[in-house]
Amino acid sequence: MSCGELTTHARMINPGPNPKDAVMNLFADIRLLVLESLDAMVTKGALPGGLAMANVTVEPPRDAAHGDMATNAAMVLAKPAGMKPRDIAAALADILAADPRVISVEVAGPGFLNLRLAPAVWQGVLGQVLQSGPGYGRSDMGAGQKVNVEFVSANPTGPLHVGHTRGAVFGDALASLLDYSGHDVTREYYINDGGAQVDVLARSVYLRYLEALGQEVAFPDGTYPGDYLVPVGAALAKEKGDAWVDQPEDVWLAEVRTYSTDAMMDLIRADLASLGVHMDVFFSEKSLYGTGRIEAALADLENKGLIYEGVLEPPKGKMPDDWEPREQTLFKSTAHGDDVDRPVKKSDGGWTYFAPDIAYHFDKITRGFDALIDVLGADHGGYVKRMKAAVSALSDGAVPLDIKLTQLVKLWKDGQPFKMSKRAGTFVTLRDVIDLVGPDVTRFVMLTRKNDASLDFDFDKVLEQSRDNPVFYVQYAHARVMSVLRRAAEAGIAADAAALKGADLGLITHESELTVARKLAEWPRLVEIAARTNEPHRVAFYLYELAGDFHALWNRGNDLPELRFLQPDDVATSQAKMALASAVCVVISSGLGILGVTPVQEMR
RNA sequence: GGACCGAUAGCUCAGCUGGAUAGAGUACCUGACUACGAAUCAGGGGGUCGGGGGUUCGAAUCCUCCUCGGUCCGCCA
Repeated sequence: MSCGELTTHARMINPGPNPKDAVMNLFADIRLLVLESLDAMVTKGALPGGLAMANVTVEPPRDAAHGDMATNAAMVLAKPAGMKPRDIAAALADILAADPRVISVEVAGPGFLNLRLAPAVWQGVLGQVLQSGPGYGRSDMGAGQKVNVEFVSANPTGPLHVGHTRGAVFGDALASLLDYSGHDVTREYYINDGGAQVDVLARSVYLRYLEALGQEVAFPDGTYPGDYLVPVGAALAKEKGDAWVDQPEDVWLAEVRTYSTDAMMDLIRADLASLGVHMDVFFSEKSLYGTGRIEAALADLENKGLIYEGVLEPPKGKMPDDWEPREQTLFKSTAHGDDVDRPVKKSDGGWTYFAPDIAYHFDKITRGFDALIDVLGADHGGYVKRMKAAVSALSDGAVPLDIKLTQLVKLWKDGQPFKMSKRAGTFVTLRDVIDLVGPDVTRFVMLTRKNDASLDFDFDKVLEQSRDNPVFYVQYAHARVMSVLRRAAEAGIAADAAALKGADLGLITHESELTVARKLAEWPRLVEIAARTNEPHRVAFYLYELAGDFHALWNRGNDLPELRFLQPDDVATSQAKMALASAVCVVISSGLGILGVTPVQEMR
């Protein structure tokens, strides 16, 4: 029986988070204890009533030597209570010390309270992990809030490249994280099939069509010369024969455009699938035109007095060559935090790109989402304020929009930078990356960096098997657990889910073992922080730390045989230790699940 | 000219939305193999958190002004 089987089994019994028994966050429990103790002080008159407790935190101290948990309660309350922090701390310490979970309380520094918890608490954490399986760390924090995560949304003009890959991985992991923390998540892709770039695509495909019929063609500037359009042109030639040869654009453009964008979306869907990304909704920009939906969204803004005819100030400094003052239809985005108002109509009367985007977000709002998240490339940075302004205006401030920008990915191979250029048709594609290193490595590596910092992706380094490579290091820890469980089976020691749930966890007492349990106790809290900040990279870093604690314990078994997971002639102790290993395995599996990475059974 | 994002150990990066003596990895020294393998672990040295000012019990974190990189800037999406 493996951890993988264990979790699969548990998932069958318990298909989702169950808020009733989903407490499981030890830090939240202890914070509750602190708050209750403060109440008791108020009752006794040792503290004035009516104090705001929102800033009282219980956290793991930065330095483990300070204890297991630290609270800032005394310092936060000192000023409003008109008391000295250390006095509050001392009184609070007395009350906390009476709790059976607490074995020592110390006042430290300016008024921190450092708590040490009984081994039984940490043993209890292990029991919770095994009981809850993949449910351990899931929370109802999101309270079923409907969240829309829009990501990738690449123009349907070619295969996805590396920049899109980062957005795809980030968006997908963020969506999983939000799901894991109790949100009702929709993954969505906005297809930009309504603008001029799909006409360019259609003309490019038309050239490939002529080429397939034997003509010599050249690709002028402003067309897409990439090879990926060759089969599209060929398919078109097969279907239509020479019907469109020497015909003007108005004969074939619309049909080729539809045909081509469909073909590109098939390509993009396949690219995403190779990364393990699956969208719930593909939303077509084109569906907004000629249907009154753009007009409806702008009418909503107009009713709020936010649409007017006016002339924008010329940009200061760098002046466009052909600048001339021009009266335009403008959205008063400055009323919602933007720097300048934004045009929604071009001088020829057509919509600017911003108009359908407003309508699209209006549509999301009317679909009833409680929160919106857009994942965009760094080149859309200038777009954030106006979109937030639009959503704020359309929803009367009721629906928050968070825009996460993913910064550039710099590719390295053999010590040389890889360049990409979409125009030249020589960009490095998502498929190139997957073929070289596989989806698991791609995903994990792209999540080991904050989204708003640029990322170096070194093809050689990400495949390296060393501690320097977090993908390997975390997978290795998982594989080691698998190995122990396999060996237990060979030795005839029961290590199935039922046996481990019944193990006597009181046998887990060594400091190295408890360190691992402490790290496991942090998981639910970590998930909440990561979900609150929309930062899935925190999960990747946590897993790396957990793996580190586990490897440390493992290797101490070299010096101290009593720390080895399998104890000959002592089934009970072996099972307790394997319960610990399995708990590590469960959390690694859950964490990797959020990142979209498959845990390995053994290293090759 | 303006907007947004970065800047933390020689190098690559974390840092819990304001907490204690700022942490990992790598590299460099010193040690350790009966399990998934030394592909790992234990220990050591290594810092003006880009710079200046401010806010307060307390700042890498918040506000402000600079410096250097990146992205972008009305009829392209």
